[in-house]
Amino acid sequence: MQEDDASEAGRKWRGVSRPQRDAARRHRLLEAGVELFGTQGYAATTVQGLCRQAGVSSRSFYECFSGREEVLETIYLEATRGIERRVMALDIAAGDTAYEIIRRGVQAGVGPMLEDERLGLVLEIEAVGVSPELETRRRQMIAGIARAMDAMMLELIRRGLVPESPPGLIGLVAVGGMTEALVAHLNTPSAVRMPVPEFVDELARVITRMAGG
Amino acid sequence: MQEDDASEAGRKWRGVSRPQRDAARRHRLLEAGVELFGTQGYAATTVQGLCRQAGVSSRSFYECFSGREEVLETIYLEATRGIERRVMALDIAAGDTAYEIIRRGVQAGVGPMLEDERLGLVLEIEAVGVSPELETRRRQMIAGIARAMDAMMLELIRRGLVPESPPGLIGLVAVGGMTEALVAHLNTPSAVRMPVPEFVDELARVITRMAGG
DNA sequence: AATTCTTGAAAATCTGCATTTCCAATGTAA
DNA sequence: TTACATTGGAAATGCAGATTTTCAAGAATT
Repeated sequence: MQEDDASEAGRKWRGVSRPQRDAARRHRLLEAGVELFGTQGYAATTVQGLCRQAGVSSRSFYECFSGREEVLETIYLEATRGIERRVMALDIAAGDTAYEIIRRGVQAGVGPMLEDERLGLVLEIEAVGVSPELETRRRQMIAGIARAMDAMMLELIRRGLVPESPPGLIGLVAVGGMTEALVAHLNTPSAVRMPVPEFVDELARVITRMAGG
Repeated sequence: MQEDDASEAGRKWRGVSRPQRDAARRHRLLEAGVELFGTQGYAATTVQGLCRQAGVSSRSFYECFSGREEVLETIYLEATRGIERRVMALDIAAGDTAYEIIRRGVQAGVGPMLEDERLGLVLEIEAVGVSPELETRRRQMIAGIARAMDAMMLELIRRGLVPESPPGLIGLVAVGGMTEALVAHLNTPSAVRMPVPEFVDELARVITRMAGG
């Protein structure tokens, strides 16, 4: 019983404080999650596998997460929030064409998953249908992105870059279409894959057409 | 040892022959799969649950299927093959507009899942990321439907119903977009859901626009 | 009626993994 | 150096569900 006084959590261990060590372990576990979920799949990944991959003991694991599922949820949430932020942060410079604007949006949306395909598979395949909770969040996230898309479309209309048209399902169809194309791309042997910039071009082209541009 | 002679499998039981009884059990198990996978989700469904729902003993279960996964695979395969058949069978009557043709295609593609939403959830959510095998089949199926879509687009171009355009990702984006919209639709409380025919109209409209019509 | 199928239900086993405990190694404070 | 904190790894435990086996009752054949 000597933890109540001074130093609190300030004592260092191998140079780093307790919260720093915790954060590092947590980070390694999340990275392990991306690696294993993204290669073996969620179903085939065990807690022990995550621990081995991350170099963390199962005891420490349960100090960070309540279980496998929470690791996946955390990965999903952090990654998609980052993507959402990037999409929201797009500044639609005046003077651009509809295609240019949409292409930047597409790049922001699928870019991170093209750069790290493990992440793409985790977010678009492994995270599907895992639990009602995650499913709810996924649905909210998709709806949010679809709304952002619709907003972008309205902005394009306002600027006269595309003709007026009833709102409807465009945002949703665009999001679903992008992810389907993305997954197909990731599942294509890299030898015969379309180059990434070209892929994004093509995707932007289809969506622009859908918007009426 | 008296099974080698006459009657073979011809002996009746409660009026039906062995193969008929087997088929009936199999059918009940598949129906139970649609019900439970579609309501509780695949992850939450056990073999015993399927047996109880179907009124089949676990012994008989293992005479029909190797396990839970095979039930899901079978449901997926049979349902999607049916849909694929319907899509392929569409006769593109001359004189129709691009929109009318596409609407029939959309109806064929998503109709069955709108009629039975459990089926929609099973095919589009629960079947995702379950196993590498099923994932492969899913991918093939999606690619097949995308190709059929692309073929339809080419046909529309040939008839001058839509302007010429490079092939590319349209089929894939259309398939992904439809399924995303479908899932969003199914997850909308039925009280505030758009009426089905209107939903299909809208979907067909978006896809027609994507095709350049 | 006697005998032999067939079957659903229940019970017994088996298995894999989650979760907890234990332990030895290593680092830190005094 | 001694006492203590922290941690990874191995071992112990517990459990939920899969798979197999057993059982009793109904149904068909003779």
